[in-house]
Amino acid sequence: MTHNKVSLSSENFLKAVYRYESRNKKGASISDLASRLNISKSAATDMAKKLSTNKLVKYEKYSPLKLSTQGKKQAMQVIRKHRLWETFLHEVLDMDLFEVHREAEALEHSTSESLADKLAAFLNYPKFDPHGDPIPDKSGNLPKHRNSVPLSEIKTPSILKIIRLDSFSESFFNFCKQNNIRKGISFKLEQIFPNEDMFEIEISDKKIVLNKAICKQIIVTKNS
Amino acid sequence: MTHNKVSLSSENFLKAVYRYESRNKKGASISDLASRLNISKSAATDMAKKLSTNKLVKYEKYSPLKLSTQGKKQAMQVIRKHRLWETFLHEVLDMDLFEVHREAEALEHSTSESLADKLAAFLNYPKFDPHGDPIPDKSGNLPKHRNSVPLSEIKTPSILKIIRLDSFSESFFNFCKQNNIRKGISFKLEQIFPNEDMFEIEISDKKIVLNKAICKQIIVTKNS
DNA sequence: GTTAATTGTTAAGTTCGCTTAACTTTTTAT
DNA sequence: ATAAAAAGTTAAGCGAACTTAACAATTAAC
Repeated sequence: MTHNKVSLSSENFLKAVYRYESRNKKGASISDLASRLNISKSAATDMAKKLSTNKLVKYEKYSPLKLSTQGKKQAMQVIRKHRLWETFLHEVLDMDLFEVHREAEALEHSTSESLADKLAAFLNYPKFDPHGDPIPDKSGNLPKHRNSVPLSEIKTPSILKIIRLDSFSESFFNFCKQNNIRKGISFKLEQIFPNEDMFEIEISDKKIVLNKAICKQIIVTKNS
Repeated sequence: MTHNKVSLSSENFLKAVYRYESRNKKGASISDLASRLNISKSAATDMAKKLSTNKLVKYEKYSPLKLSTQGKKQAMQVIRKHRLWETFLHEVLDMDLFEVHREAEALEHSTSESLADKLAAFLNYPKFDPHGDPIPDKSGNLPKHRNSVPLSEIKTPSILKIIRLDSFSESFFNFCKQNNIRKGISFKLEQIFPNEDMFEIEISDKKIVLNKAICKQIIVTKNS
């Protein structure tokens, strides 16, 4: 069992590499990582070298980083802990959506595998966190992906269901709360104004015209 | 609001100072702190100086350390988080008593005040953790102390109630589990063998003879 | 009340995770 | 194709939290 204990900085680095690698199969660039983690590019290079000697990432000078098998395992475990905590904080402690991310960001690094398992059991093995992101299981596998897209991508009026609110902005969540825009609820997309980049919806018997910035953060699915 | 964020090492140091100071009004010696925290005496001296310039402890060369008002406040908050997590882990996640300490030791440093408050509310504002230790409230005040002593201190046969199991030994907790020795249960102290330092009890209709080492770890109260 | 043991301090050095500055390689724009 | 911009690397250095080693102050033992 090669479970070398990995530091907080390393865990965050691995998570970030995972994030970029899963969006861009080439891998994660040093600049992306540095700006995401709020560290200098040289610090990112150093960390890449260090994790490379620990066999957690594959690093070659001047080319994008990728996770090794071990590195991916570690990243998935941290993501699992993060999303389990978010679920707990929101569903059990009733914490606001915009707060749970920050809290989970801290807790994820102080959570043993055994605690994560017990938490998962208590929450009844949730498959998605309150933002709608998939929660890896004990062995790091993600649940089947839901067919979800940002509202901004929808081209024709239809009935849609909110899968997830993808934002870290407190004011966005406040706006959603006030208008009953929340995970799980269904609504009708009435009209699209392609030139103005606006979307008219009817939700809880209220019509709202949303701008595109807002719509990008509302992730929906078509089949009720 | 002087809530300067304090590092993990500093938090643990403050907790340790509190521990010694509350047992020994003189304060905490450098050696005690060093051995409790598993660091060298020089590291303890350095930390004492650092926290002294931060006004969290009162430090003078060659004399025992004491907490400042601010330092005590900080220590109580960490202890509060620790004991809330222990309560949660044991009562909600059903984690074994010998495990909860280690897990709480990590979580306590990754817990905001706001999360601690929500956790306390969810647990219905518990006054004592699963070991029986008092949980400070939001403002750092401890609940009224129960009139509890180690079983080893009892001098005459009587009916006693277990308040707390004070140990970090897994085998001790296993022994207790096997014999139904647990927090909240009442039992009869049948006989004391002062020369042999042994105590005979009847618990759940079974007679058990305990040695002093075990009895020191079983904290009881006289009034039912 | 010496002296030996314990306790505490200081100094010098290490590792980790960063920084800034100077430089090199790669990419992009024209 | 080349020059400018962007991205990446290297080197030197810093603060936090440690270490070991040498030494000084306090306490305890006889």
